[in-house]
Amino acid sequence: MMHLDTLQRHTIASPLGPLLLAASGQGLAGVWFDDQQHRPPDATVAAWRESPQHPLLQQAAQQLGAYFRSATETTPRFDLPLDLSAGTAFQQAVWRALLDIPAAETRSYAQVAQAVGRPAAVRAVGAAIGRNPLTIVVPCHRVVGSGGALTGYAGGLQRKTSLLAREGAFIGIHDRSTQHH
Amino acid sequence: MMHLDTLQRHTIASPLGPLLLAASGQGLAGVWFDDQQHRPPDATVAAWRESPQHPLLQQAAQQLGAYFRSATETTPRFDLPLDLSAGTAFQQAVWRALLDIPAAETRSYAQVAQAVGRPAAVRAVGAAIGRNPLTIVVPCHRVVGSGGALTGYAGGLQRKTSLLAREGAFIGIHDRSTQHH
DNA sequence: AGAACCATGTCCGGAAACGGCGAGCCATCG
DNA sequence: CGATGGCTCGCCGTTTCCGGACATGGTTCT
Repeated sequence: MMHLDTLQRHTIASPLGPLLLAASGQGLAGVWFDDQQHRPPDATVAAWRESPQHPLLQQAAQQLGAYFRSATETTPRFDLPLDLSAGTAFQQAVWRALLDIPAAETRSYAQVAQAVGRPAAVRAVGAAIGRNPLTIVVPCHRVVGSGGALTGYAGGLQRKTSLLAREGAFIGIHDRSTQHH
Repeated sequence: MMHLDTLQRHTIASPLGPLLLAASGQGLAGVWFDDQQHRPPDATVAAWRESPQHPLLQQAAQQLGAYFRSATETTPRFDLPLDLSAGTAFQQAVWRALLDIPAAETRSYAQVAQAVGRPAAVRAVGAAIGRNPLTIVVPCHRVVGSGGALTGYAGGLQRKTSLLAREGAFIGIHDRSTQHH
């Protein structure tokens, strides 16, 4: 399934806590909070090489910095090669779909399911999103329940709220009649 | 294969039931529960000489007593001349390997197989261990399945559990996730 | 000699459980 | 009535669990 071996890593600070970055030869392969769910096992991480100078990692760090520094309404887009090969075909499709959600907007799990052509695989989409290896960069925080509820986030709902607020997204009242298009 | 004739015998009591001891001129040759599997046929035993005074048998009785009286974490080691000549070369190699397993620890059948230099003869090791003529003294109860399951014991699994518990060994959960590829 | 026995361990496929959901069905409450 | 909140149930990819099927090698039985 994956070749998460021989990665380069580097940890940076962020307003929401330390972020562990990882890069492969193909692109950025990971961005994790150190206390989030579905993190690679410590043993695995230990085997990677700490490379603060790695160009891709520096670039990522730089863009993440810009993201957090940016004002609402001007959230920058990430521009980096990504390596999503750690996921299954389905997961990769889902993750890629997330990249199309603009800042300050949200989609429901059902909408994402629709976007990947599996309208009924709603829960599966939820599961896949939960495994997103690229926090923030792949904006899984922009997916909420169809009623508007935040429902879940690997890094904790607190962080999800914070990210959405920072982007200026409308965090609706938990009203399920709000938008059935 | 053997000259289990002309042995001296004596039966003693133990917390796990009566134990039949047998000694040859070379050393202690047998320790069996009276209801265990692979016991010497009654006809054979009847031919031996009951010798409560035999020094080696007394010594063995004494050390077994100490074993059962000892507290967890201080299980004493047996110090006696042993006569393993009843077994084949392979069996003797296996039995001798068991003597190297410290109290309160366990090994898998595969590990024992490795120890005797026949990594693939795993089941054969199981068979050999099953024929161990020196219950308790040769600690065959310290060998468990690689998954942690107890799998078997000539004297009954109940006794195996009891012995391991007494020694303070960790009786693991049957968890085979130890090594995922 | 040859076949059958095992106090094993590994691999593999099918079955069941598990979620970052969502729609439908009441029961309750103004 | 209309609106809300709580519950149940179907959805589906993934993961975990479990049982069966081998290969294996020394000993034993025919």
